[in-house]
Amino acid sequence: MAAQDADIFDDMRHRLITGEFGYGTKLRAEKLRQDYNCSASTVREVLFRLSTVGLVDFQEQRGFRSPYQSVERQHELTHMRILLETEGACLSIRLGGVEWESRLTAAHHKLSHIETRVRSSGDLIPLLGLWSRAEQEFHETLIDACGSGLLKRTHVVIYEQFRQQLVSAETNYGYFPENIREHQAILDAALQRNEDLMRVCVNDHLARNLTRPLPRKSYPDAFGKSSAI
Amino acid sequence: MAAQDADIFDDMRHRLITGEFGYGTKLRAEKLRQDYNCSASTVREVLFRLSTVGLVDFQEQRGFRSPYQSVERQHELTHMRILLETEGACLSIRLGGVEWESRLTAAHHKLSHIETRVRSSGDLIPLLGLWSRAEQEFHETLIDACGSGLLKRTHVVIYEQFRQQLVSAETNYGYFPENIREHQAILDAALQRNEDLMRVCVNDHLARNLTRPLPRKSYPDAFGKSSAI
DNA sequence: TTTTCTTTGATTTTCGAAATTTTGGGCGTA
DNA sequence: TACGCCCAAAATTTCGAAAATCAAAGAAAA
Repeated sequence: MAAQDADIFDDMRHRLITGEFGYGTKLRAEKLRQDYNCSASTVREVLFRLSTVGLVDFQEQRGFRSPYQSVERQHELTHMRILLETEGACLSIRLGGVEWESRLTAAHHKLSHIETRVRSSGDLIPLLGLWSRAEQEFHETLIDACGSGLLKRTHVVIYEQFRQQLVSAETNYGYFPENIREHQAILDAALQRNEDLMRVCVNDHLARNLTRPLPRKSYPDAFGKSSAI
Repeated sequence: MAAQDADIFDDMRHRLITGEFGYGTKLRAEKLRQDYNCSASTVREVLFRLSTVGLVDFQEQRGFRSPYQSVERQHELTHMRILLETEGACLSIRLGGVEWESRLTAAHHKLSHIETRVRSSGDLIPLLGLWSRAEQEFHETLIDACGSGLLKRTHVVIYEQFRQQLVSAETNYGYFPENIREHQAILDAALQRNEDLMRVCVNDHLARNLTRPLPRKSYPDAFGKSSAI
């Protein structure tokens, strides 16, 4: 029975990302110990490792919780995704070769196929898991040739927290036609190797998750102070 | 005897950041257990938490190590710092008020004071710890008004790993005059609320840690393919 | 000599219980 | 009723040892 710890870790991560636990729910060690038939320390260890990647909140002497959901958090995660994905995608354009292009095209094809099925059936729910993974694959491939493992790891961490925050499939489904168009636009920008266009596309695609706009750029006025805000 | 765990965590973090353990050194649980007079599980837990913030590498079944040093790693950390600090600083310019300006000025003053002392004594070593902390304080204040806790937390994580990688105080000292000038330039850009200038200043300040330039922007040529590389 | 297998010692992982700390309720007092 | 205090239950943290796994050295085979 190898790597029991790793199995529990993966399973817990899946349960957390799919939102099985409510937001802010306390993760009781005893309960999980029974779920996995292991000791309390093992559970504790796994939860620590999950807090490593932001999927679990840890507070000294008061245990572990599934993170709270808030507009702030969603906002910050989106902002970070925009920052990392635009940078990663532009670097990929600079550094990636035909091999990267082909992998991105493949990922888009798979995603596109699922999106078409969803649109024709009119129901996202049964394909939600499939679609979710395909979208993640597409976005990860987008930045895959950026040349920085650190950037990619950081992005995964943010992406999974982002995914965890999305509750209702319905909300998401409302934007499905836009989604399809935007993914296509991103692919096109990549194949055209147009960085400025890429920035715009990624921004447009992600900014939909913002309930209020990101702060606009300010320009110094006569006094050298900000004129915005 | 409250919060023993937290104390061990802080102490270990300090030891790691100051480079007490060599790069890639195995962190033996037994040794640390004796250092802190605690049990193996406590050590294990602390090491897990330190791997949370990238100060320790963890590999299943083969324990914990102080991270290896490599040009790649230094490069990636620098790149990430540039990305996060330029974004954070520009957002602070947009969102921060006079209160932020004054805190940044204060942090700069403290740092500047130490730097002057270093330059007049001609020896960085005795003030290294002090200077190190003052520089961190300055850089953290720079992005402090950015409005995103996530961005700030991510920055700390990157910054500490970056600090851990810097070995020789000598190498650093070679650039001391530049450092002083650059910190001043960053402060000026902040007070002028000039975002474009800020980007340039932060870039110049950090890019010195790169042994080779970051990939330059590519422009689509007639075939829509990259012309750089 | 080189390769592969096996044994042994060291390290990591897991366990269940004891010690510590927090949480929540009940009680008395203002 | 509101407030503070104390106690009991529940949860978290720490412990030391047992179980599982890995790594190095030596023996056997090619």
